[in-house]
Amino acid sequence: MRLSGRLWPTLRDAPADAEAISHKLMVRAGLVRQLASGLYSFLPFGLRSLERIIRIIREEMDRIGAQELLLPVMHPAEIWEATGRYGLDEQFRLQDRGGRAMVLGMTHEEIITWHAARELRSYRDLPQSWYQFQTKLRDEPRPKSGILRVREFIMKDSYSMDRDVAGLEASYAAHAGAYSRIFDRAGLVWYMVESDVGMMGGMGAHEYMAPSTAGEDTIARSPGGAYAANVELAVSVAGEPDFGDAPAAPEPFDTPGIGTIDELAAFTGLSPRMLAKSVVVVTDDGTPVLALVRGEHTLHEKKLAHVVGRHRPAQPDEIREWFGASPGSLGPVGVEGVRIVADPTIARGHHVTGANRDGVHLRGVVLGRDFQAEVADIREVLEGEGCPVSGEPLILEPVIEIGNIFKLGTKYSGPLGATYLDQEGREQPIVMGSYGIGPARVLAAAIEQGNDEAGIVWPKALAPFDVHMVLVGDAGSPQGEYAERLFTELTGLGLEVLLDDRAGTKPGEKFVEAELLGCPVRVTIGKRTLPDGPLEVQVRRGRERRDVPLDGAAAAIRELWDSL
RNA sequence: CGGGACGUGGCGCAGUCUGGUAGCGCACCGGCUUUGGGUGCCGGGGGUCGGCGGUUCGAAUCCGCCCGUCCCGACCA
Repeated sequence: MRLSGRLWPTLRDAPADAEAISHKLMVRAGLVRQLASGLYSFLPFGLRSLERIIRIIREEMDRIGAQELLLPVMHPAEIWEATGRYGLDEQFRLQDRGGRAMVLGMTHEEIITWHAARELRSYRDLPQSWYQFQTKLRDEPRPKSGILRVREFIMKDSYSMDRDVAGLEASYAAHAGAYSRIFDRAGLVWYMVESDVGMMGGMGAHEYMAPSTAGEDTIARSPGGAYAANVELAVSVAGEPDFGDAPAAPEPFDTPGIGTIDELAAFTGLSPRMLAKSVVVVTDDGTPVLALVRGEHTLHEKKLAHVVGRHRPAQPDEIREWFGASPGSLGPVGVEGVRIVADPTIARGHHVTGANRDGVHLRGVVLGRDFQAEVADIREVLEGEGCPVSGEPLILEPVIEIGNIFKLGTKYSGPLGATYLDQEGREQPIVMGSYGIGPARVLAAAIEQGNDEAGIVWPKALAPFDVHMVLVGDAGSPQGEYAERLFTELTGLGLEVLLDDRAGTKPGEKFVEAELLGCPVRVTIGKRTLPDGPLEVQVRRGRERRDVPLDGAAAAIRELWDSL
């Protein structure tokens, strides 16, 4: 492509409200523009990169035998009512002129299953995998970080339909293989981690995560790769303090004015590991719950929700009514009418807890002897705690979720009546899986992972162009004519080339903008180039010069590009 | 939804406290200059100061309401 006359608006300064590096660079490099909160337009060069990742995804989906189709963005509400997902907070809802309730699709499990229910009848029709690239709309409570969390975005979503769980496992594994090839080809650093099934429901799930400080999720992983999981469900081996012998019964002692774990640790001279933290919440049905974790730990709301369901923090007056004391002096001993959930770390040894009398704590409290509790993992993993598989110290790392895979089972096929007849003529529900990738998030993650002070450093596979030619000189000059020839030759060798042939743009500006855009290879043609060469070539990563002789220049550039 | 901040030409900002009719850099247009790292000089065009209402002789500036955008938290298929 010749640049003159094309839309490529670059910015010297990033918009003031851009925070994430990828956000700043995507706007500055003329890839995207914001229309409104969480709504971004892709400009031509941004679209080129988006199409490149989409192409990679499509190739790998086709390779595992998935079939591409395209489903509507707007759906009748009844289908969502059938699965109980109508009315979710993030769902855009509207009415057509006849007053019929419609929704804008947040995802397409319902619609795929609706079609599967009509088209798939026999075990001979299974398995199947269908996928699409389609816009999703979600009324996010808080769009952020440029393109990373938006209200409208394209997703590659695919769905597998199998006869049974064994078939689902095979489809799931096929997708996992495709995803690993996709993210490798995209040039990302990425992890596959165990993830929460969330509201998708089902039998198991993994997420694909690209490490980045701009990420909204955190994973725990062991350095050797033995284990990796979203902290929402990550487990760890917590260190054990030297408890010493527990007293025969809990011993009360005065702790005037002590309200926090830190204060209690300082006051008693004990490690926070010897202390139990009491957190009170109320479930949606009004049941008070006392959650116990060790002093150094933080309660993980999502993990607790798996045990007690949806809940909210208790109010101070509620706490006083149930415990007879204020936060800071609460504990599990002698409490009635309160559901008690303790982290496994509390089940070992003995701990200091509140005595449910202001200003008094108990030492030597033993679970099972002094109080009863449900034991469940409800704490956040701490960096450095032991990997549950290898025992190595766990690493906590912020990540961008770039894809996910879910074993849905019959969660959708059941309510929507997607069944088939097996070999014995019995009706069976189709066993499904669903698999997503956010192409734009892949781009943002690539930029988060590949940038320097000059701008974007694209992975080869995702750059808008393979080669960025900077012409210093007029179109009709010898340099201009040579640039045209080289452009044609490089294109003929299968490279996608941008020729900056703009008149009236200063060389310095062209160089700066080329580095901002970040294509893997830059070639400069100017007075120094002709007639003897060499041809100045810069590799964007590291901004390293790799000049090549004029003779055979195109082939040499192609070779250089291949070697990157 | 809770907390915080911001809104002045395309982008980045000053001016607001202390009211007097809008300014700077970049970008854009014209001329000259320059021609390998956002060139230099000269001359231009472009802004109902987010909106509505109020106070005032007079409002970007003070007051009220609303809208928008971002950040932290909550939430997040």
